[in-house]
Amino acid sequence: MRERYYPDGSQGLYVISVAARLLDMHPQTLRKYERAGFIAPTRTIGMLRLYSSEDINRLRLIKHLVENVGLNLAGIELVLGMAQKLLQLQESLFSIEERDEMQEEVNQVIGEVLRSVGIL
Amino acid sequence: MRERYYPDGSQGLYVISVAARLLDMHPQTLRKYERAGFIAPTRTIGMLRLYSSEDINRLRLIKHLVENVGLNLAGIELVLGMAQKLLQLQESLFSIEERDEMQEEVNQVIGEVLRSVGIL
DNA sequence: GGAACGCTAACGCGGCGTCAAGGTCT
DNA sequence: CAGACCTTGACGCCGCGTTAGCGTTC
Repeated sequence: MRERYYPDGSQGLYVISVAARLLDMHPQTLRKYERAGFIAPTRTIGMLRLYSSEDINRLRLIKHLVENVGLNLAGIELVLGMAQKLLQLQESLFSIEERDEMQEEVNQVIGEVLRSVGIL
Repeated sequence: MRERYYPDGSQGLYVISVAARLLDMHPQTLRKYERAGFIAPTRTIGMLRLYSSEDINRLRLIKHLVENVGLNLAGIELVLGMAQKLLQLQESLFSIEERDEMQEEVNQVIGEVLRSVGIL
Protein backbone atom coordinates (compact mmCIF):
# COMPACT_ATOMS: atom_id res chain seq x y z
CA MET A 1 0.00 0.00 0.00
CA ARG A 2 1.36 3.40 -0.96
CA GLU A 3 1.61 6.30 1.40
CA ARG A 4 -1.10 8.89 1.35
CA TYR A 5 -0.11 12.46 0.62
CA TYR A 6 -2.14 15.21 2.18
CA PRO A 7 -2.95 18.42 0.31
CA ASP A 8 -0.86 20.93 2.24
CA GLY A 9 2.13 18.62 2.48
CA SER A 10 3.00 20.03 5.90
CA GLN A 11 5.21 17.98 8.19
CA GLY A 12 4.24 16.75 11.63
CA LEU A 13 0.53 17.39 11.34
CA TYR A 14 -1.78 14.40 11.35
CA VAL A 15 -5.53 13.96 11.05
CA ILE A 16 -7.13 11.85 13.72
CA SER A 17 -7.02 8.54 11.88
CA VAL A 18 -3.28 8.85 11.29
CA ALA A 19 -2.60 10.01 14.84
CA ALA A 20 -4.63 7.13 16.23
CA ARG A 21 -2.72 4.63 14.13
CA LEU A 22 0.63 6.10 15.18
CA LEU A 23 -0.33 5.81 18.85
CA ASP A 24 -2.28 2.58 18.53
CA MET A 25 -5.25 4.26 20.19
CA HIS A 26 -8.89 4.56 19.24
CA PRO A 27 -9.92 7.82 17.51
CA GLN A 28 -12.81 8.19 19.95
CA THR A 29 -10.35 8.05 22.82
CA LEU A 30 -8.41 10.95 21.35
CA ARG A 31 -11.63 12.95 21.09
CA LYS A 32 -12.52 12.12 24.69
CA TYR A 33 -9.11 13.29 25.87
CA GLU A 34 -9.63 16.55 24.04
CA ARG A 35 -12.99 17.03 25.76
CA ALA A 36 -11.22 16.32 29.05
CA GLY A 37 -8.84 19.19 28.28
CA PHE A 38 -5.67 17.13 27.99
CA ILE A 39 -4.89 18.17 24.43
CA ALA A 40 -6.01 20.86 22.01
CA PRO A 41 -5.13 19.96 18.44
CA THR A 42 -5.52 22.73 15.89
CA ARG A 43 -8.44 22.58 13.50
CA THR A 44 -8.85 23.14 9.80
CA ILE A 45 -11.53 25.49 8.55
CA GLY A 46 -13.70 22.39 8.24
CA MET A 47 -13.15 21.49 11.91
CA LEU A 48 -10.81 18.60 11.16
CA ARG A 49 -8.44 17.97 14.07
CA LEU A 50 -4.74 18.32 13.22
CA TYR A 51 -2.37 16.70 15.71
CA SER A 52 1.16 18.11 16.00
CA SER A 53 4.19 16.10 17.07
CA GLU A 54 3.88 17.68 20.49
CA ASP A 55 0.28 16.54 20.69
CA ILE A 56 1.42 13.05 19.76
CA ASN A 57 4.09 13.03 22.46
CA ARG A 58 1.65 14.28 25.05
CA LEU A 59 -0.81 11.57 24.05
CA ARG A 60 1.93 8.96 24.25
CA LEU A 61 2.63 10.06 27.81
CA ILE A 62 -1.06 9.91 28.69
CA LYS A 63 -1.32 6.45 27.20
CA HIS A 64 1.61 5.34 29.33
CA LEU A 65 0.06 6.79 32.49
CA VAL A 66 -3.19 4.97 31.81
CA GLU A 67 -1.85 1.61 30.65
CA ASN A 68 1.25 1.20 32.77
CA VAL A 69 0.74 3.41 35.81
CA GLY A 70 -2.99 2.71 35.96
CA LEU A 71 -4.18 6.28 36.47
CA ASN A 72 -7.73 7.37 35.74
CA LEU A 73 -8.47 10.67 34.03
CA ALA A 74 -8.41 12.61 37.31
CA GLY A 75 -4.92 11.25 37.91
CA ILE A 76 -3.82 12.27 34.41
CA GLU A 77 -4.99 15.81 34.97
CA LEU A 78 -3.20 16.00 38.30
CA VAL A 79 0.07 14.57 37.01
CA LEU A 80 0.12 16.83 33.97
CA GLY A 81 -0.43 19.84 36.22
CA MET A 82 2.24 18.86 38.72
CA ALA A 83 4.72 18.05 35.99
CA GLN A 84 4.23 21.45 34.39
CA LYS A 85 4.91 23.23 37.67
CA LEU A 86 8.01 21.17 38.43
CA LEU A 87 9.40 21.67 34.93
CA GLN A 88 8.86 25.41 35.22
CA LEU A 89 10.65 25.35 38.56
CA GLN A 90 13.57 23.45 37.13
CA GLU A 91 13.95 25.99 34.35
CA SER A 92 13.68 29.01 36.59
CA LEU A 93 16.43 27.73 38.85
CA PHE A 94 19.05 28.45 36.22
CA SER A 95 18.27 32.15 36.26
CA ILE A 96 18.48 32.51 40.03
CA GLU A 97 21.72 33.88 41.54
CA GLU A 98 21.08 34.07 45.28
CA ARG A 99 20.93 31.00 47.46
CA ASP A 100 18.16 32.33 49.73
CA GLU A 101 16.11 33.43 46.77
CA MET A 102 16.42 29.98 45.32
CA GLN A 103 15.29 28.27 48.49
CA GLU A 104 12.32 30.61 48.66
CA GLU A 105 11.37 29.78 45.07
CA VAL A 106 11.64 26.05 45.61
CA ASN A 107 9.56 26.16 48.76
CA GLN A 108 6.98 28.28 47.02
CA VAL A 109 6.45 25.82 44.19
CA ILE A 110 6.61 22.71 46.34
CA GLY A 111 4.07 24.31 48.65
CA GLU A 112 1.79 24.96 45.71
CA VAL A 113 2.06 21.40 44.48
CA LEU A 114 1.41 19.88 47.88
CA ARG A 115 -1.51 22.18 48.57
CA SER A 116 -2.99 21.30 45.21
CA VAL A 117 -3.46 17.73 46.41
CA GLY A 118 -4.56 18.64 49.92
CA ILE A 119 -1.26 18.18 51.71
CA LEU A 120 -0.18 21.19 53.81
CA MET B 1 -25.35 5.47 74.49
CA ARG B 2 -22.24 5.60 76.70
CA GLU B 3 -18.71 5.63 75.40
CA ARG B 4 -16.85 2.38 75.25
CA TYR B 5 -13.59 2.08 77.16
CA TYR B 6 -10.93 -0.15 75.74
CA PRO B 7 -8.70 -2.29 77.95
CA ASP B 8 -5.36 -0.54 77.59
CA GLY B 9 -6.86 2.94 77.79
CA SER B 10 -4.08 4.26 75.57
CA GLN B 11 -4.60 7.56 73.80
CA GLY B 12 -4.62 8.03 70.05
CA LEU B 13 -5.03 4.37 69.21
CA TYR B 14 -8.30 3.23 67.71
CA VAL B 15 -9.69 -0.12 66.66
CA ILE B 16 -11.11 -0.28 63.18
CA SER B 17 -14.73 0.46 64.10
CA VAL B 18 -13.74 3.65 65.93
CA ALA B 19 -11.36 4.74 63.21
CA ALA B 20 -14.03 4.13 60.59
CA ARG B 21 -16.55 6.21 62.52
CA LEU B 22 -14.08 9.05 63.01
CA LEU B 23 -13.38 9.13 59.28
CA ASP B 24 -16.89 8.31 58.14
CA MET B 25 -15.51 5.47 56.06
CA HIS B 26 -16.39 1.80 55.82
CA PRO B 27 -14.24 -0.61 57.85
CA GLN B 28 -13.76 -2.79 54.79
CA THR B 29 -12.40 0.20 52.93
CA LEU B 30 -9.75 0.68 55.60
CA ARG B 31 -8.78 -2.97 55.27
CA LYS B 32 -8.58 -2.64 51.49
CA TYR B 33 -6.31 0.38 51.81
CA GLU B 34 -4.06 -1.60 54.08
CA ARG B 35 -3.85 -4.41 51.53
CA ALA B 36 -3.01 -1.77 48.94
CA GLY B 37 -0.09 -0.71 51.10
CA PHE B 38 -1.31 2.79 51.90
CA ILE B 39 -1.31 2.32 55.67
CA ALA B 40 0.11 -0.16 58.15
CA PRO B 41 -1.70 0.08 61.48
CA THR B 42 -0.08 -1.79 64.35
CA ARG B 43 -1.68 -5.00 65.56
CA THR B 44 -2.47 -6.41 68.96
CA ILE B 45 -1.39 -9.94 69.85
CA GLY B 46 -4.85 -10.97 68.70
CA MET B 47 -4.31 -9.35 65.28
CA LEU B 48 -6.65 -6.42 65.95
CA ARG B 49 -5.72 -3.34 63.92
CA LEU B 50 -4.80 -0.28 65.97
CA TYR B 51 -4.90 3.01 64.08
CA SER B 52 -2.71 5.86 65.32
CA SER B 53 -3.47 9.54 64.85
CA GLU B 54 -0.99 9.56 61.99
CA ASP B 55 -2.82 6.67 60.37
CA ILE B 56 -6.05 8.62 60.75
CA ASN B 57 -4.56 11.72 59.15
CA ARG B 58 -3.15 9.70 56.28
CA LEU B 59 -6.54 8.09 55.76
CA ARG B 60 -8.22 11.48 55.85
CA LEU B 61 -5.89 12.62 53.07
CA ILE B 62 -6.61 9.51 51.03
CA LYS B 63 -10.34 10.00 51.47
CA HIS B 64 -9.97 13.55 50.22
CA LEU B 65 -7.97 12.43 47.18
CA VAL B 66 -10.63 9.87 46.29
CA GLU B 67 -13.77 11.89 46.97
CA ASN B 68 -12.73 15.39 45.96
CA VAL B 69 -9.84 14.94 43.54
CA GLY B 70 -11.29 11.78 42.01
CA LEU B 71 -8.14 9.67 42.01
CA ASN B 72 -8.22 5.89 41.81
CA LEU B 73 -5.92 3.73 43.91
CA ALA B 74 -3.06 3.98 41.41
CA GLY B 75 -3.30 7.75 41.67
CA ILE B 76 -3.25 7.58 45.46
CA GLU B 77 -0.09 5.52 45.43
CA LEU B 78 1.57 7.91 43.01
CA VAL B 79 0.61 11.05 44.89
CA LEU B 80 1.71 9.65 48.25
CA GLY B 81 5.06 8.74 46.74
CA MET B 82 5.62 12.10 45.07
CA ALA B 83 4.55 13.97 48.19
CA GLN B 84 7.02 12.07 50.31
CA LYS B 85 9.88 12.92 47.97
CA LEU B 86 8.96 16.59 47.79
CA LEU B 87 8.60 16.87 51.56
CA GLN B 88 11.99 15.25 52.02
CA LEU B 89 13.44 17.71 49.54
CA GLN B 90 11.91 20.65 51.35
CA GLU B 91 13.41 19.51 54.62
CA SER B 92 16.85 18.83 53.23
CA LEU B 93 17.05 22.31 51.73
CA PHE B 94 17.42 23.84 55.19
CA SER B 95 20.66 22.00 55.81
CA ILE B 96 22.28 22.98 52.53
CA GLU B 97 24.78 25.85 52.52
CA GLU B 98 26.01 26.14 48.96
CA ARG B 99 23.85 27.51 46.16
CA ASP B 100 25.19 25.12 43.51
CA GLU B 101 24.78 22.18 45.81
CA MET B 102 21.20 23.18 46.39
CA GLN B 103 20.43 23.45 42.71
CA GLU B 104 21.95 20.05 42.17
CA GLU B 105 19.80 18.56 44.91
CA VAL B 106 16.62 20.11 43.59
CA ASN B 107 17.27 18.95 40.07
CA GLN B 108 18.06 15.49 41.33
CA VAL B 109 14.75 15.08 43.13
CA ILE B 110 12.63 16.73 40.46
CA GLY B 111 14.26 14.47 37.93
CA GLU B 112 13.39 11.45 40.01
CA VAL B 113 9.79 12.53 40.37
CA LEU B 114 9.34 13.23 36.69
CA ARG B 115 10.99 9.99 35.65
CA SER B 116 8.74 8.11 38.04
CA VAL B 117 5.76 9.08 35.92
CA GLY B 118 7.48 8.63 32.59
CA ILE B 119 8.40 12.23 31.90
CA LEU B 120 12.09 12.77 31.08
C1' DG C 1 -22.01 -16.13 74.82
C1' DG C 2 -22.88 -11.79 72.48
C1' DA C 3 -20.42 -8.20 70.18
C1' DA C 4 -16.61 -6.87 67.39
C1' DC C 5 -12.82 -8.40 65.20
C1' DG C 6 -10.42 -11.41 61.42
C1' DC C 7 -10.57 -13.18 56.34
C1' DT C 8 -12.32 -14.28 51.55
C1' DA C 9 -15.83 -14.13 48.11
C1' DA C 10 -19.74 -12.02 45.76
C1' DC C 11 -22.65 -8.01 44.47
C1' DG C 12 -23.51 -3.41 42.31
C1' DC C 13 -22.63 1.18 40.91
C1' DG C 14 -19.89 4.37 38.08
C1' DG C 15 -15.95 5.63 35.11
C1' DC C 16 -14.09 5.08 30.72
C1' DG C 17 -13.08 2.90 26.25
C1' DT C 18 -15.66 1.37 22.28
C1' DC C 19 -19.53 1.09 19.12
C1' DA C 20 -23.61 3.18 16.58
C1' DA C 21 -26.36 6.62 14.10
C1' DG C 22 -26.96 10.63 11.53
C1' DG C 23 -24.96 14.85 9.48
C1' DT C 24 -21.09 17.53 7.03
C1' DC C 25 -16.82 18.14 4.64
C1' DT C 26 -13.28 16.69 0.99
C1' DC D 1 -20.80 10.27 -4.33
C1' DA D 2 -17.67 7.44 -1.55
C1' DG D 3 -14.95 7.86 2.39
C1' DA D 4 -13.32 10.13 6.43
C1' DC D 5 -14.41 13.45 9.43
C1' DC D 6 -17.79 15.71 12.84
C1' DT D 7 -21.09 15.16 17.34
C1' DT D 8 -24.11 12.87 20.58
C1' DG D 9 -25.80 8.91 22.86
C1' DA D 10 -25.72 4.02 24.22
C1' DC D 11 -23.39 -0.29 25.39
C1' DG D 12 -20.12 -3.15 28.09
C1' DC D 13 -16.15 -4.13 30.77
C1' DC D 14 -13.76 -3.44 35.09
C1' DG D 15 -12.13 -1.04 39.32
C1' DC D 16 -13.58 -0.27 43.78
C1' DG D 17 -16.74 0.41 47.69
C1' DT D 18 -20.01 -2.31 49.99
C1' DT D 19 -22.33 -6.46 51.61
C1' DA D 20 -22.39 -11.33 53.12
C1' DG D 21 -20.81 -15.48 55.39
C1' DC D 22 -18.16 -17.84 58.53
C1' DG D 23 -14.42 -18.50 61.96
C1' DT D 24 -11.87 -16.28 66.00
C1' DT D 25 -10.98 -12.95 69.76
C1' DC D 26 -12.53 -10.19 73.70
